[in-house]
Parts: sequence; C-alpha cells; structure tokens
Amino acid sequence: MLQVPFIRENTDLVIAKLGKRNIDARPLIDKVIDLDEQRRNTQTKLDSVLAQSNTLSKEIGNLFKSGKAEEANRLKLKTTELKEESKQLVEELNRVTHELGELLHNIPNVPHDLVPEGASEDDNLEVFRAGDVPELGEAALPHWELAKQYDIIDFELGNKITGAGFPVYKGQGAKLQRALISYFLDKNTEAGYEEFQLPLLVNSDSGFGTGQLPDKEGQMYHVTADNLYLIPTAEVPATNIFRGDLLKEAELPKALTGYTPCFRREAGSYGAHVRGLNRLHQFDKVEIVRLEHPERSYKALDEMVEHVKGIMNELELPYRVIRLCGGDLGFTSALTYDFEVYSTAQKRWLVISSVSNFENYQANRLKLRFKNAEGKSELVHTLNGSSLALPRVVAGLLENNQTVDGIRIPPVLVPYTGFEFIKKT
RNA sequence: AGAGAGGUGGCCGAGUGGUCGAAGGCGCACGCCUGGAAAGUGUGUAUACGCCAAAAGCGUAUCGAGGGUUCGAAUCCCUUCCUCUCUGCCA
Repeated sequence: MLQVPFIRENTDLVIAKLGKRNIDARPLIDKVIDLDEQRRNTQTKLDSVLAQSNTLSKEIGNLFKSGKAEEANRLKLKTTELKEESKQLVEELNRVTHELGELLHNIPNVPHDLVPEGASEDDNLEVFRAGDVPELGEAALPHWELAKQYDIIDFELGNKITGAGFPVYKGQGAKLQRALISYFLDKNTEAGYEEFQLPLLVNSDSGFGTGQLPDKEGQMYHVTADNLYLIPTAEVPATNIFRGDLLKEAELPKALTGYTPCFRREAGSYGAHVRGLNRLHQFDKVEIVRLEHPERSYKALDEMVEHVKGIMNELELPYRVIRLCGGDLGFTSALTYDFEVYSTAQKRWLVISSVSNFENYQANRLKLRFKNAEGKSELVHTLNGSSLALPRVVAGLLENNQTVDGIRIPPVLVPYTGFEFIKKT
C-alpha cells in the first residue's frame, strides 16, 4: 500500500499518476488525508490523557507507600475519569485507523512514468521481439492435440483424479517438466539467485503481506480446517521470508529463486482461454524475487528482463516483451514487463512471464525496511518475475517445434531431458 | 493427537504488582590504551506512532499475539499462536 506521508506531500502527483490506471482517485485520496488527520489528532489527545493517567498512578503509588491512603483514594477517582476518556479515544483511534487501512488497501500502486497510457491489453507497448515463427502450414496442431498424440499430457485423467485444470504429465512429458524446472533453476542460480524450497501453504499474514489478501481471496484455495492458503505463486512464501524485517543496508540486494507448483482457482475464466495448457488450476513455475535499494530497483528490473530474455533466446522460441499499459497493470505493480511466447497453432501470444517492480508498495504492507546511510528506516523495493512458468512454455515448445520426426527439444534442454525428440510411443 | 515445560532487546539471561524499555553478560559502534594487535578500559547501542518547520527534546505504545483484573501489569486471570520434552502416529 501507499505511504500516507507520501500521499500527503505529493497529493496532486499521486492523483495524476493514478489517473493512468483510468481511475479518478481524488475522492479516495482526499478521504485518506482527512482520516489521517483525524487519526493524528485522536492519537495526540489519547497520548496526553494516558500521560496524565501515568503520572497520577505514580503519585498514588508514592502516597500509599508513605501511608497517605486517604489522599491516594481521592486521586483514584480522577483516574477513573481519565480511564473512561482514554477508552473512548482508543475506540475512536481504532475505528479511524481501521477505516484508513481499508481505504489504503483499495488504492493501487502509482504507475511509473514509463507505463503507457491505455485501457486494455490492446494498449500494451511491445518493446522487444525475437525468434522466428516457423511456417507450419495447415497441418499444424495446437498443443492439446499434440499432447494427446504423443501421449505426454493427459487432461482427462486429471479430470478423473481432481477436476478440470489439473493435468497429468506422463513419460517424456513428465521428464520435460523436470528438465525445464532444473534448467530454469540452474540459469537463475548461475545469475546469482539463491535457490529456496518453500512451503506451498501459507498463513493469512503472508497472504496479506504480498497483497493476495484480502483483495484476491477468491483466487486462492483455502484450507479452512487449518486456515491456510495454497500458494498462487512462489512470490508469496519467498517475499514473506522477509516480512517485518529491518535489514542492514549492506544486506541488500537479496536475490532468490524457487520452484513451486502454483494453485489458482481462476474463478471466472472460460472458453478458449482455458483450453489445454492455456490456463490451469495447478501449474509449475520457477520464480525470481529481489529486494533492492530504492535507488537501484529499476536497474534491477532491467537486469531481470535481460535475464529472462537470455533464457528465452536459449529456448529458441518466438517471443516478445511488452510493457503493460495503465489499464492492464497489476494492482501492486509500478511497472511490469510481460513475456509472451507465440502459440503458432492458436495464432496468439501467451504470457509466460511477468516481471514487475513493486517499489515500496509491497514492502509497506510487509513492513520490510532497511537502515539507510542516515540511520533511518526506509522501505525496500521488492521485485519479482517468472523465470519461468512452465505450461505455456511447453505449449509454445510443442507447437513451434512440431516436426515430422517428433517434437524437437531445444539443444539447451537436451542434457536435462536426455532425448532430442519427443516421439510417438 | 495426548501430557508437561516455556516464549523477555541482535544473542544469552535476570526480573512474580509501582522507582522496569527492562539488571548482568555477549555481540556491535566509536574512543582511550598499544609500535600494531589481543587483553584492559570509557561511552553508546530497539522499534513504531504522535507533538515540533526541523534537529534537539518531549509524550505514547511495545517483554509471542489479543482480551481482562488493577489507580498501576513483563509479573495475576482468560483466549490464541508458536517452541521444546515425553507418549502416540507417520515418510
């Protein structure tokens, strides 16, 4: 969430920038400033009442000790009044603080200057494109057909065991999954990201810390018996490692990577968008997360984009990088680059990675700070990106690499798969 | 899952109703001492919020979390979370 002092000092700027998200934030922001003022006034009053009460208590203690019980009892009456007063002020403070919190949670992050104007994905800006789209002709099959023909992914079996969106990977398909995970993790650790193996269930504090709660509660699987949530992305446990921490400046930057399955309810999705591997309830993803000094977080974002490009180049898949416009930008992000692989048979682009700088928006929720050079606490900048999400990479790989000899495996993956082609069994 | 013990500052650890944001030690920072280092020695060393233009300063809160008793709670009571030990179960 945004910091109130920042809003207070840059009111017009914040409103103007939020305008890029096509929202008129003025009423919200005005209300925030008003509530914050109420909050501070109430706290000042409360503090002074409590101070009086503390002083009296000390006096009463001293009077009892020196045997002046009568005088002490008289002072007690006064404290009763103060107590009633403080009780009301506490209630007022809690009410205002809660209301202010609710508002702040509903204000998205301020977009970076680079974010293009726009209302929908049609307004996203392509900033890079690489790889050749192969000429496959009329015989080209979509990946779900290929998966069936080669018997490497069984969607029906997943339906039987669990339900739609939980595919079963078999034989060379399963091996390909494992190969991709290992390959991605190796690339990430070579680039300096420390590998973590993380919990797949998180508590509500963690869900709140990275912003999935309360906004996106409906998108997560909830284990009600223990009040835990299945993670929708490794970002949640990885970032929450640092929840509430006060780091030394020298501890920055932090760079983490981790493989986890991801679980998403995807309520409201339908049609061709959920066909095959396009959208699943459970999928595998390797994530990278960074904590950065505010001064170099955008440099870090560029580094992450270049890193993912390097992987895509090695995979030899046609892809593009787009900068999300204001209307398409995620709630907590200040600037996001999406990577999309071209699905040759479906003739459309599929998002396979999303690399974002959240600046201090997440950190403010997480209370994740560092001591800066002046010895003051300052929020760190958090960033994350997929490196990479598997299903659509597999979709792109199957569709773009279909040959008469089978599905060609990119050379860089062959050491991991142990085979150069997926063959029909 | 059952029984018991316990959660105090960066760490260890004292503290069972007031003078306790909290002894003592370790660690850390800066100084003294030293040719240099060690040892020794001195000082300092939590976070958040509020008041103030700001610094200094002052106030408030925080001893796992939440609530209660009391004029006053680290200390007493309740709830809850977590850790450890034993038993059970289990890869």
